[in-house]
Amino acid sequence: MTTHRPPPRPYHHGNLRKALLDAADALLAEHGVQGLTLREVARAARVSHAAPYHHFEGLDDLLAAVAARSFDQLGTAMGRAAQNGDAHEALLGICEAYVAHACAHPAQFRLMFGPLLARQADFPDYARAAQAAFAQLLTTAERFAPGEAAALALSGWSLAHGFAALAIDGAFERLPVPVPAEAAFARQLAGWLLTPRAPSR
Amino acid sequence: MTTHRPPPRPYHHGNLRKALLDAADALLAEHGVQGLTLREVARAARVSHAAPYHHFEGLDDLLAAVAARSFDQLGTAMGRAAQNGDAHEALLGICEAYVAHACAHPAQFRLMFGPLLARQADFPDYARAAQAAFAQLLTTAERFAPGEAAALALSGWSLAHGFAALAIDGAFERLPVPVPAEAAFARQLAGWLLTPRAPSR
DNA sequence: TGTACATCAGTGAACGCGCGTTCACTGATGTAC
DNA sequence: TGTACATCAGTGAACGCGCGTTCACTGATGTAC
Repeated sequence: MTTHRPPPRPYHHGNLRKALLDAADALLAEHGVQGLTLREVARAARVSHAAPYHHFEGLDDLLAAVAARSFDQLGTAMGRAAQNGDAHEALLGICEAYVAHACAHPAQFRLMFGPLLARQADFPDYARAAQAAFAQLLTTAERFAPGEAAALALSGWSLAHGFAALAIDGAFERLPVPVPAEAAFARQLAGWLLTPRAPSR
Repeated sequence: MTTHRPPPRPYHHGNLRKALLDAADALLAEHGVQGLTLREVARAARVSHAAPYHHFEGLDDLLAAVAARSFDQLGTAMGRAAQNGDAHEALLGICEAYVAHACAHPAQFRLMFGPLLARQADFPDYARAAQAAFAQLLTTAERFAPGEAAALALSGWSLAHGFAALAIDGAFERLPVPVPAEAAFARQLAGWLLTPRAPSR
């Protein structure tokens, strides 16, 4: 008798919080950061637009939670890369993973590095996840060049970040020079940073 | 008698197009990209919100015009830097100018490298200005390392762009390592790219 | 030099839209006795 | 095992808002004669 409930109206959904985050991720991939509104997310999760307020304080809180999850994923990918080979190889791998992640999830990348960055104090989980990702890079840089790890980590981060941002935003599309496939090229650039050619002056 | 017109209602404003662009620039600096709406711009130019339609096709057209002007300014600054010293010094100067410009005009920078980049075909002036800026870098890279100018230009651009983007978005604010002043550090990073230390492995 | 008239560049009212958020509500669930 | 009741997690109507865009209009300007 209790079988065959026709449309299971999702009263007490089970885990609406996670469902909302998943829906937001999907929307992000499909419509970009601009298309990510609270009402759209609720709609995608097949729930009334007021329901998310039982799980998030508001739109910003939800966005921060999505971004935190994305940072966790990025940190995980970087951590995986950090364990391959020696410190040199690990650094190359981290840069490659960074760029690969950005290219695979461009909208998430834009959200992670959007206006939320300046409001880390308001969103502790997000701030923690962001810092954990950078820590992967810093730790590996310390293995490679203990004395100047900070500068190395910053330059590697800048290089990977800049390349990723330019690539996903389309800056390379009308260039008079060819730009190779993203991740492989990022590895080449990073290698350049670590074991460079002699200056030709 | 014709002196002392009390409030000069700006019928036939003179150069409303430029006034609108200037107003948009000011708004951008004050309220960021998000705050840049057609109505706000018209308001800041003390003109009805429908007036801009006599000078721009719509919001996107105005935004593209603002971004084009910003790219012109960036290109000019890069061009100035390209003329100082030999090719090595010129490259350092370009990177420094790039980062300095971004830090001085963060909102403009975000607009220039925002969603418009993917729509260059729709906004020829904007596309032209963007490509001219990159050309400064490419030309100078050719002076420095004729055989690999493209790769050098791309890596320098990535480095400067990534550093600038991370800096203005606040990514460095809660870092466990100190980050030096922007432009000087950008120069240091770029120098690293050109005449690097020996690998420590 | 005056005058009729076309054109230009403004105005302001109105349109529909989707948004974030609030609110009183209600159905489902879990717990105390 | 049943029942009363508190709590939780949904609903849907409503709020005000500012937006981009369109429209008929009108005041100012320039030009032909």
